[in-house]
Amino acid sequence: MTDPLDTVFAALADPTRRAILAMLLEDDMAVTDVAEPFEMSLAAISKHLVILTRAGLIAQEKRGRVKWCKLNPDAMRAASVWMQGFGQFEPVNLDAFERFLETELRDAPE
Amino acid sequence: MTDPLDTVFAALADPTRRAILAMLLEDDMAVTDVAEPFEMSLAAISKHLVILTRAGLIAQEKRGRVKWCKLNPDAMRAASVWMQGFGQFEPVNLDAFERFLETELRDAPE
DNA sequence: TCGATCATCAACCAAATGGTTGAATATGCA
DNA sequence: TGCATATTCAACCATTTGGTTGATGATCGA
Repeated sequence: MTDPLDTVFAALADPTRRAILAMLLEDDMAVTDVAEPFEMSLAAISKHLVILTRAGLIAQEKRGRVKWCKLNPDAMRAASVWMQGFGQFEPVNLDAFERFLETELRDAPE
Repeated sequence: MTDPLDTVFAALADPTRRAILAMLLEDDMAVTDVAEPFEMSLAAISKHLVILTRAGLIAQEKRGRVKWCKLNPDAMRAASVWMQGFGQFEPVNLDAFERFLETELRDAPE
């Protein structure tokens, strides 16, 4: 019922959550390790991870005691495309353009 | 002190505000006209416009009684660039994409 | 089996958000 | 001048958000 863009943009609106995403860009991480650099409780980080998961921006997989967090940048695509409607922000990157076409044609073949 | 990305993403997280931006893509509009299609008070829309203004996504200019709202898509640039760090789906040109598809479909119709 | 570790849950709190209504402020027009 | 229109302001309200703490449930390792 609520637009997925709502949850994605809302998830991205918090600096802690954006920092978490940036960390996960480097590598998959356990919840405790995600929390380590922040000056807030583990429970607070756990909540942030729930929000990121619901937005589809990360995936969490439990292996043993440890829950691993993995980035899922594809969830940004819809938001990114929506923004594209308002203008072209970057100099056209032909490599990226070709990758765009590849994924576009793969994901939504008619 | 607070990251501009916070305010931009937060502004974009609300469907009413995204709809307003989409409307302004067509043309500049007066506040009353912006409010017209929505089922909420003018005051509520006025607040949304303040939020969009503070985020830098629109500019408002008063001429006589009427305050005109004008899209400022450049404010999306930072957010757009931030997202680009997570994948190459960003720096593409949708117009170019459409032209590409056009010629592609014209030259090789299946 | 026991203690330590990983992570979430539950209850709570302050502040922010998104809406309302009614009054106030400017401006345009007859 | 006086009324109508355009917009905001002010006060209020319910809900959401982002944080806390303490308890709880799994799971690992000795």
